[in-house]
Amino acid sequence: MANIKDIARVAGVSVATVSRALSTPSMVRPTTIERIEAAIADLNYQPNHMAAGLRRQRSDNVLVVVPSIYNPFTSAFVEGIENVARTSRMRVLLGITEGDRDALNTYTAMIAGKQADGMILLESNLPDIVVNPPAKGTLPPIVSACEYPLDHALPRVKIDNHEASALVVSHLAGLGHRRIAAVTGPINLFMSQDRLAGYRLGLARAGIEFDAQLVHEGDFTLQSGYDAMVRLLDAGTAFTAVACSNDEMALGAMSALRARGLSVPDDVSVAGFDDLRFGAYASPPLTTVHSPTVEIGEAAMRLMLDALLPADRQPPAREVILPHRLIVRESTARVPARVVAGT
Amino acid sequence: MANIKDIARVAGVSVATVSRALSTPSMVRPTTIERIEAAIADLNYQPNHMAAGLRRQRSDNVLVVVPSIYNPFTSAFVEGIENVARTSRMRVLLGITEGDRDALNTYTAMIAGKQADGMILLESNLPDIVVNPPAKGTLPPIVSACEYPLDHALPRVKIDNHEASALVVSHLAGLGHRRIAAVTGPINLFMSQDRLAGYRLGLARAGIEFDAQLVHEGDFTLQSGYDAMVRLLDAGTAFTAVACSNDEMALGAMSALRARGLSVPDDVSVAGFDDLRFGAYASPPLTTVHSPTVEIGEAAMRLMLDALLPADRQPPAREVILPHRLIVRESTARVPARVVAGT
DNA sequence: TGCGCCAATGTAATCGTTACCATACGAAAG
DNA sequence: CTTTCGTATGGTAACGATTACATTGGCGCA
Repeated sequence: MANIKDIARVAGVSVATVSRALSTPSMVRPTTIERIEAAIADLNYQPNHMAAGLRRQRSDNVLVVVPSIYNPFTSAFVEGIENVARTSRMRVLLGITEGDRDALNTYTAMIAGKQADGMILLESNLPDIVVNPPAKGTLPPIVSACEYPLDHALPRVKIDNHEASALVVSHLAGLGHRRIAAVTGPINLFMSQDRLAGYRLGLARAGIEFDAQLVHEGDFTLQSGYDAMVRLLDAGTAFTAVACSNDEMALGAMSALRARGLSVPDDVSVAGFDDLRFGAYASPPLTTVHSPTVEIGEAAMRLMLDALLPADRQPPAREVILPHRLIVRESTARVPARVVAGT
Repeated sequence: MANIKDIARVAGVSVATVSRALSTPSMVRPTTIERIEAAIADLNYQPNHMAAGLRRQRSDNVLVVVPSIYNPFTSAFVEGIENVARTSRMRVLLGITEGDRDALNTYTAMIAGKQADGMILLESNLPDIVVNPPAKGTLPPIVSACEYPLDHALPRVKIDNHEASALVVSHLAGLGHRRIAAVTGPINLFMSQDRLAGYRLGLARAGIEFDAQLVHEGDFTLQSGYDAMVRLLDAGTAFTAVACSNDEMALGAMSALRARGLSVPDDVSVAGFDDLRFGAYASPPLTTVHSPTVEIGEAAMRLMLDALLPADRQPPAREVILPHRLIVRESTARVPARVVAGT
């Protein structure tokens, strides 16, 4: 493989000029650039990215850390990140933790090791270095795309989960429902807690008393939504609607209702959260809150680009909150005259 | 950030010994290793990956190129790749093409530029360098996880789309269906052609004549499945079953049938392909062919690791074919006594 | 003519490893 | 007692770019 020296020799200039022709062409005379470009084409030259990176102390990689990519929510998020990375000569390095804290810390170390310039987190945990920042030394560039109870100073992007959940409950209450169940995410996650709190807020606004018996925990998977609904039905407590903390669980819940011979929305109204494509084509199409997942990824990557700017013209760390909106489809309807479910 | 020289100084050894302690500890006396490790912990040392990479001419990155990650099939595939990459000190660099040929060639150039050691393709196109290999010079390590009509020599992994499609049709024919429609993927893709050929093979085996009017083209999205079904119904040709080339389109087709007031499977049987999680929780649960997507990714990454081995003990390029299996759920049933659809 | 300045280019240090080769030393073999 | 060998370690030249600093030549202006 040809290197910059070869190009310099063939073009009859110094390596410095070749480098400048490539990175700051305005400093090089046009005719010289032509000669250099001819040589590059001739020798099929491709700059060695690791050599450049070593010298510039930049890898141009951003590490994206997610629990798993195999799910529509995170993959939409990653797609958004890649969308803007691509237009900024940055590359996405994928890190999957499977929820493992150690893995997260290993990934964080990659920044110190110059494998990545920064890290975007879609994780429920924070790396140790953020939780217990070392006295001396500065934190690596990290953007958080999830919510944390901790009062950390990371730039972050999110939606207003609290209000969004309340909105769903208000919608159901507006349809006359009073017995509204909830299927939450893993309750150790702050995001789950936030959505649950939003559910309670929605109930309070509608003057409905909270009933802990109507709240069941899932883990954001289809199966867990199915299981939660089965538990809900078996518990025998009456309910006419259920607000699920994501679409996957809502789809799972609908599947369980169908298996029990109950109709959505005639017997039970079901609402989700996230607005996955699959929800729109479900039977019946799922009422949900649209979460701009791709845009969240895009915003996160933009925050990362900001954080990577030279310190002197770096904007202050920001929190970006993207708008959500309720999408009413056919899985929610007026409360049935006769309560069938869970009696 | 401390470097290897600092460690050497603090531990009272040479940089060479530090390097050896890290990469080939068997060559270093245990007591020396201890001193070095103490220094590493002391100074919070993290080897600079770009410097090492520059020297070793290895980035330890594998570039995974997909049209889009925002879909369950590719994200499962990528998850599989990451699974084995993680256990081999390799990292996944994500490349999204959005179907753009130029983008694909740009990604290929990253290998020459040492940003990645090799490339795994889940693409319908091949990069120019594979289609027209340069006379001199060797091809970069590329693994293909799709099928190409070209007789290229890339190591590849796939399933037997031909037989798998035939299997679906045989299943439908076994239920008494004779008027079996097909919704295909973009027909310019070889994989789509292969699945269509399998459909024809299945018909032939059942002694059913092929009817071009029953074949409609989609693009693997939910919406395209919906649209294809609408076209099928509007065309007025009678049919009692439809074999879709992937689950997304099958789910879209079911949605369209439902919108027209038709029942699955009472009026029309619907079968998919891929076995997405969502299919199992659809209403009704979708009959499909299980494609071991995560495993395809894992196998692809293993082939990549082989291809990255030093030339002397490198196994010959292989083709891996993973097993598929039919999963019968409730979206397919015996042919109805009276044909309702498309009349 | 002489001075200063700017544009274009060259020289060489530097980034942090790895790996080749050399060396030192003790043990085993002759 | 010398030679040979093996183990542990040290010295240092790459790897291939970027960039601070130096150099050159030409031009405008007093």
